[in-house]
Amino acid sequence: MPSQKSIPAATVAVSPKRQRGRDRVDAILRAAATLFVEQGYHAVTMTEVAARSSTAIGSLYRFFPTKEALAGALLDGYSAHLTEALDAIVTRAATLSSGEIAAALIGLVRSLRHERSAVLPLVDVQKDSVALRQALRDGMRDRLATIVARGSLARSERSEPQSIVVLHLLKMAWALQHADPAMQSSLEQEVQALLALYLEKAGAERAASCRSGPPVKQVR
Amino acid sequence: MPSQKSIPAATVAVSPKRQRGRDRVDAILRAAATLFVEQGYHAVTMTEVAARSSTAIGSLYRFFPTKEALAGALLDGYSAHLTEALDAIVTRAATLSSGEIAAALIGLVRSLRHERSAVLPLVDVQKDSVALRQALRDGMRDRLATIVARGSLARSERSEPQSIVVLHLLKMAWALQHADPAMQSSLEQEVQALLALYLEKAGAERAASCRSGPPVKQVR
Amino acid sequence: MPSQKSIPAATVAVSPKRQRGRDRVDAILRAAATLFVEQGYHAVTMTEVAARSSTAIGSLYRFFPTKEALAGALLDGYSAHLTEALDAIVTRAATLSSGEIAAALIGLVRSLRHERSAVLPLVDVQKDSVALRQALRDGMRDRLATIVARGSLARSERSEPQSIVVLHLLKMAWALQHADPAMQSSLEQEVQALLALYLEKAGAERAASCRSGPPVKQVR
Amino acid sequence: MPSQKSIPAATVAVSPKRQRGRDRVDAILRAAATLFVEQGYHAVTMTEVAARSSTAIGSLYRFFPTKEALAGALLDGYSAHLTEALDAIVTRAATLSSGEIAAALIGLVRSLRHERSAVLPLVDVQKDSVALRQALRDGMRDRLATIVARGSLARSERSEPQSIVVLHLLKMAWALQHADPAMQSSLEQEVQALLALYLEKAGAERAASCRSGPPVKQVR
DNA sequence: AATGAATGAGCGTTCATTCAT
DNA sequence: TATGAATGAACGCTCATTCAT
Repeated sequence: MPSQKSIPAATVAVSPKRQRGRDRVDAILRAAATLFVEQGYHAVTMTEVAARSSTAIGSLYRFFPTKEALAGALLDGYSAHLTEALDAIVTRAATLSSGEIAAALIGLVRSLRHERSAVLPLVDVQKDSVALRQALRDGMRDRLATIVARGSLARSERSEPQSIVVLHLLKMAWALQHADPAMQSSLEQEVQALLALYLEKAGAERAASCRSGPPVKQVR
Repeated sequence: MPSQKSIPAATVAVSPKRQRGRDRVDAILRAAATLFVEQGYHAVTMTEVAARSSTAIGSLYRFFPTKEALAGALLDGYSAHLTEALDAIVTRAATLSSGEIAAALIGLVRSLRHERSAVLPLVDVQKDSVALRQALRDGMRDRLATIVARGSLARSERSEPQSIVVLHLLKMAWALQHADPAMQSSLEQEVQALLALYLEKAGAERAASCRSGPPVKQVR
Repeated sequence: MPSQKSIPAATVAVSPKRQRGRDRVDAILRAAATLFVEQGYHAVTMTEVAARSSTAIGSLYRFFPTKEALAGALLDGYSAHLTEALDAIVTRAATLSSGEIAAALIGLVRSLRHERSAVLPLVDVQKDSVALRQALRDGMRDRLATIVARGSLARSERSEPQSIVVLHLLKMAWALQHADPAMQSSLEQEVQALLALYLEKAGAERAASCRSGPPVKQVR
Repeated sequence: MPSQKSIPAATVAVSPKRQRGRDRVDAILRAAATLFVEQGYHAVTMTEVAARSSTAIGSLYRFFPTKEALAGALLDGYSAHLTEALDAIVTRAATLSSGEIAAALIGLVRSLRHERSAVLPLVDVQKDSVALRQALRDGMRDRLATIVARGSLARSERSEPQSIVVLHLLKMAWALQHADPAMQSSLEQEVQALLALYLEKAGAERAASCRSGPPVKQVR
């Protein structure tokens, strides 16, 4: 499993120790997510977030010292979800066929689609958005590389380009949310098939190159 | 696809009548593009744009009566470039091989890459961003359909899904700007090859279906 | 006749909940009234009002979400004063002689003279100034009609024109503030005498018409 | 005839010597009057006035160096009309009955009603609005005093209060434009009758006091 | 700790006025 | 002289953030 390096987009001013505080933070994050989706980051005011989550503005600022921090927390949440889901696939990668992996990845795309489109624009408002974006991408690519390698941490020289291709195929799948709803699911299936095909091919290449290289756990 | 800014908002928006004015407008647009890329639409102030282009704020507002209009003008420029470049390919489509078309399209992607990433986010701040996005997409898809059909305006029932696939392949190529610069050009070539392959297949299908009337599902 | 400011415009307009807030609102209204008299509505800036009342501009906008709302609050205050004073006369109307009523009305004119001249021009800047002006006029005319009828709510068909005449006599009295101060009080007395005379005559007509049913044109 | 002291509210920057210039100035004043009535002084922009009168903004400023000067010119025009009309009555005053004078004055009110309501608010935007208002009032009162005195320039000690009363009666007549249109003309007649009555009484008083004073031309 | 009144820098925009052509 | 492009001070208003209660 890849290094669990966290990507803190923001620090919560006070981590609530009691249950009440945790509920409050959740309510705030839910309200913020809804509002950001509905109106966009800049159109939403902190006062609005406070009102929607039935929180006093002062309390809101106790938990999230700036508006940017609030956006950052949302990003952290998304990043955690994505990482967790990806890691779940990573741990099972050795036991899955290419088709099953493709299905799992496309399923993940589908399940995080809404959260992603809601939260990803918030990257742009972060202090060091470029680095954050990089970190997000790297985190995904690392895990995808392991998945492509069927759970082996050993990287061949083909790992990186392969994981990039997979990443782009997933992006394509993500982009399908903008497609004509009538065609969406069939297009999704087509992408999934393409992904399965690619993983199969990558697996075959890997098997060939490993016969004379380092030993690799090879599940079929 | 709108090519001229529509209705003046509050103050009359004039189009420059003398050379001086035209230079000024150019300077403003250049400054705005730079700043929008650097900081994002909302973080940029009109005062900043005016200063960067050595324009009095009042003069800025003479040409662009709102901040949104300024963004709109940038979008119009991009839209015009894209349309023009695409049309150039359209007119030559009948005489080009699949590989040449793929090369032309990928070249277009490369040439408009920076402008696109600078300008496309501005869609979201436009009054009717949804319709505008739609219009932009439709404009591209229409032209891609003609290109896929090798310049023939006649559309088969396969035209639409095919043009969508091509569109997504181009989006993939566009997305490569975020890739590791070291690999970028090789990745680009790979996408180009994929595109060529797809166009070839689409062309073959088209030829077959034209010979025997209704299109036949023709796999492999 | 509106007595509470209606709908908050953009920012929420709060009514002050603590004593401090109430003091602040008073200070703002006093400052605004002074400035509006001195310079006229349009020449006064919100920043000026804030400075004169030692209020931060943001706090000013907390209580009065637009400049128009500030003017409206002043108008509401005047309207409330006027209504209250008029109603006080209405309740005593049955027990007063024509001369006493005239004295009361002229006294009212004198006491509200300054407030009126300060505040009445603000009608013109209100959203629906026509309707507001109408409402103000109607409110006065209604009460004057009752006063003319000596407290009886029953209106004869002469009530309306009579109350209009009384209204205009009061306007005349109001206009005396522009007269040479040396003559002002004697002119005031003359108007008061005229008013008393008119009320007496109206009362007589009324008495006559009530005795014999339908009103009779009764010229002496 | 009273002293012809002019009340210059504004100075025209350049008095146009040629016919063309005079036409231009007229067009500007007409446009300004229309716009000021339609939207109020502050809502009208100089650019708008220029456009409506088909004048270049630069030329507009050649004739009227400030916006205030433009308003002042309109006021001067009204003041001239009023003075002229009043003087016409003054010259005929000796030959008219009280009823005829009343009719003439009420007619004047009616004829200048619209111009007056359009132009009078512009007093408030003048640099020294208080003095201007005073001057306007004095000009009228002077002439009314002469009219009340039936054309004699000799003033009795009653002239001033009498002319003030007449002035206020005219103001009342002016105010009738806001009255219910259905009643307007009958109310107007009533005011006219009242005015005639008052003039008659004033004439009688005057005649009595003059029997032992300076000789006065006494008509009717 | 919790509250929400208070703060003020800074925004997009306007328009009377100037001045180069 | 006539034109209209250029100017910039100043406006009404917002809202992230602070701090007294």
